[in-house]
Amino acid sequence: MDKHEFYEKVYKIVATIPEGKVMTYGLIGFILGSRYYARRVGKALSNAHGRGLPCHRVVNSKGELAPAHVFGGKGKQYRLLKEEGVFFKPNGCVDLKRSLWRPWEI
DNA sequence: GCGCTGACAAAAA
DNA sequence: TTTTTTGCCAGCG
Repeated sequence: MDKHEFYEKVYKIVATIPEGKVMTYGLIGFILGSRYYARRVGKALSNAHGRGLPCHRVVNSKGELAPAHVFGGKGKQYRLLKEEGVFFKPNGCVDLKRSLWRPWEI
């Protein structure tokens, strides 16, 4: 799989995440072939500025949000997700049990 | 070409 | 439970 192709697939998947749902880096990587692609997914998103992708709907495996500097604001990602109806745990992490999007389980 | 870093994650301790 | 180890690989200096 070419890296460009890989990136495009990442963008495509991210673009399909509905409001109020999130996906994890590892999950996206797994769909594309291996859980070890998780880091490349992160790179793809960091390179995806200006594409209009809902990259705030992608979180790590624990439900933690991306570091603040990525979106250029402390509670930026948190507020966006909250507005969309994503469930949060008291500790500020996404409640993956409720808000993780599993396309194959619909 | 080499070594380090990172929007990661599972397993081990 | 949290921390460490290990695996993977694209970018960058």
